[in-house]
Amino acid sequence: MKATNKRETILHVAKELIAVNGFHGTTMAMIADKAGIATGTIYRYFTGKDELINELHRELNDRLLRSLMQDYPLGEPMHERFLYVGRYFVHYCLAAPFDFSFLEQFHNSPYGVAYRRELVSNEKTQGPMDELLDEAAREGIIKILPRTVLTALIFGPLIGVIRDHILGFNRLDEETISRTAEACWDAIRI
Amino acid sequence: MKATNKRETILHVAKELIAVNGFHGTTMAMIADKAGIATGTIYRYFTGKDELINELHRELNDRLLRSLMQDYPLGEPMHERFLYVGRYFVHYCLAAPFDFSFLEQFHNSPYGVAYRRELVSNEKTQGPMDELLDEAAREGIIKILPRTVLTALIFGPLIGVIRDHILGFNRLDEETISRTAEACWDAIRI
Amino acid sequence: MKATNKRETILHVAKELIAVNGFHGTTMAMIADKAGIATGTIYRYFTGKDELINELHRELNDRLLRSLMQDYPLGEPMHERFLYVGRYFVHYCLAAPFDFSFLEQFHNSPYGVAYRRELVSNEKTQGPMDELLDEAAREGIIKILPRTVLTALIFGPLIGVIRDHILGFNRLDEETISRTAEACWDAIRI
Amino acid sequence: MKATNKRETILHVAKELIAVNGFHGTTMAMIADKAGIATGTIYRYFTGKDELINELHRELNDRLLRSLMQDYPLGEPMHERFLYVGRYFVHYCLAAPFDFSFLEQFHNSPYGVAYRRELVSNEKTQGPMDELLDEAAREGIIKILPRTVLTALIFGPLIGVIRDHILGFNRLDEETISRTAEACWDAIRI
DNA sequence: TATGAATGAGAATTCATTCAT
DNA sequence: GATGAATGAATTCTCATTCAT
Repeated sequence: MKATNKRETILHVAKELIAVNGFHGTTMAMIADKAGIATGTIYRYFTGKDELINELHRELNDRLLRSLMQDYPLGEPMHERFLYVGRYFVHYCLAAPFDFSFLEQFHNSPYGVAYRRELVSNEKTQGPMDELLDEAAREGIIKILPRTVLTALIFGPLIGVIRDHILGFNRLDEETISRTAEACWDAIRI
Repeated sequence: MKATNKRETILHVAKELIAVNGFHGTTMAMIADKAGIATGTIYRYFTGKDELINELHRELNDRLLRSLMQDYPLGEPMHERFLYVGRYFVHYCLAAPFDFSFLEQFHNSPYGVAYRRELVSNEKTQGPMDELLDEAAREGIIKILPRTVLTALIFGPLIGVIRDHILGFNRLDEETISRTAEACWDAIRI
Repeated sequence: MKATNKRETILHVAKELIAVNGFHGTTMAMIADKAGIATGTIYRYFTGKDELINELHRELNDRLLRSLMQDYPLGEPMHERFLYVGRYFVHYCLAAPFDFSFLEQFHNSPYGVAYRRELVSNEKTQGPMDELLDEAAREGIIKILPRTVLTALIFGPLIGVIRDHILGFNRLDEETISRTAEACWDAIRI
Repeated sequence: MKATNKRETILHVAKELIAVNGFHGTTMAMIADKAGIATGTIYRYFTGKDELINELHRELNDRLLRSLMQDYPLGEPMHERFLYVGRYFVHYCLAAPFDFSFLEQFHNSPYGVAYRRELVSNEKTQGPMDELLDEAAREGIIKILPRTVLTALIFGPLIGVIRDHILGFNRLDEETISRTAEACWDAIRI
């Protein structure tokens, strides 16, 4: 790998190691080893393990959101767009299981809590699904529930089935993915 | 606390400490300290940290399931029973936030994955909701989806809103809890 | 060495190592090694290297001051008492060269500066010489100079000759010690 | 600063950094940074950190001694010349506190000990004060004491009051400086 | 000459576990 | 049974020095 990619290499191997071994099960030495560099080199790119993890989260999160926006079917009816986002989210995660596992661990950790607190205090929106829910709420076609509840009704199940698939507890085929997304819609629609 | 309760005391303080500080943030010394015993004593009741954690999970899980069964309204219509279980689960977790936080961490960790693998290979049922879903499936009043998906559609959202409540991202009142449980039913019913 | 002496042993070997190799040249591993214990054991007695060093200073400083007071000739004329303190200080340091080297390094380091700042803000007195100077100043038999200057006129030379002796740059015999102490008196007396 | 001065720049910033942060608190990276060059460049001018420090000492020491000689009042009576050197030394250090702090640290370190050993084995003289003491000793107007003791009686106090001034423990005005130098004379004169 | 990315040995500190009392 | 001092492997991070460009 080229010298300019060293930062990318570090992030890449860190993601895979953390996805498999967790934050605490992944040492800086393991990352350096797998990246084929010296431990000290990591510290030229990141001030420490925490920054490396936060940076990795930022990049993976951005990539996921950007990818969701990519072919978002703007003109379509809302129901279609909802299903698109739901299905796309699942497909993306299945195609990038390390990304998913890292992101899930991040959110279920003090890092993720801190991140969410920051998001809330900055009133940041969280990608296309948030805007879609705004629109649906205005149109009165979904239940009147707190935003956090609506989000839980959608992503709770999606994340659950993805994790189960990655861990081998189920097998997600196209049909099942579609019907799961549809079920999430049923949960929130009036 | 009586000497015979030493084991209970250890489990109790371990739960609270882990709920707050996580597995890695909780040392055996912290547990011993808070339990008012010596570190070595813990090893008379558990072979090590791992067993302590697994044992704690088993107890909290059992207690939760037993509690769910306690006043389960056997004679009621299925829809009623579903709402009962959903709401009861939320109430239980809100009343025992340490139990919830511990259990959530457990499930989002290698411990939890190993536990689920064991469950699957033993074809164990998972409490009243599982039986309820069996029945509903037989009656054909819920969607035809893999059991893992159905479970995700129910507990994914419930766990999500409980966590958000405990972290202070929302405020669950009676009304919101009921409507969330209802929405989960909408997700799975035909 | 007995178990109860472990703390003393650590302080003892730390003193000798630091006297010879300096603060930075002395690692926790070296201390543990020489003390015949594991590195982790040091942390049962001190929270870290800093506390170990500060504690060591406190003990050596106290011991020196207590020793100076021990046979302090209270009834004698001031000139006699001055000479006694000066000579005793030199003898003590020559007999305990590790103590001296440690204390000197401590005072010539950020630790020592912090310590002196604290002393100043607490208006603490620094042993018998300080009280002797108070008395001499009241009686008007020494020069009117700031206390820090008077102290420098006495201990500057004494510390200098002790260091030179320990490093082998001179040989302090009884005669020379007496005459040096006398010279310090000449420096401050009217 | 001109390219040819790169060596001077390195020495200059190293002095300031070491004066403030100490030898161990000053990294090669800090020096390079403040000098506006790359770390590797330092090694084109010095073989390593040790040589840089020794070289810096040599230059600062020479500069101080040369400065002391500059306006040395050759024709004046010895007492006048003594006071001149004492006061000039203090003034110089107060005007160049970074130089003083560096030199003091150097002397209180293994570097300084090695340097002094070399001086002794080469029987080098140490500037105008040494020659003045030679002369005074020949004339029999100062006490008969080893040269190291005489030096300690003079520079011990002077260095002490300068350090205290720089650290903020006292305030040296013209009057106090003169009286301190005079007191040093009282210490050594017959 | 100059650069600065890369190195890797080495430092302080932590903590699950053991075992003599 | 209970204690808690002792262990030492493991971890994160630092920094003087090197060397390809």
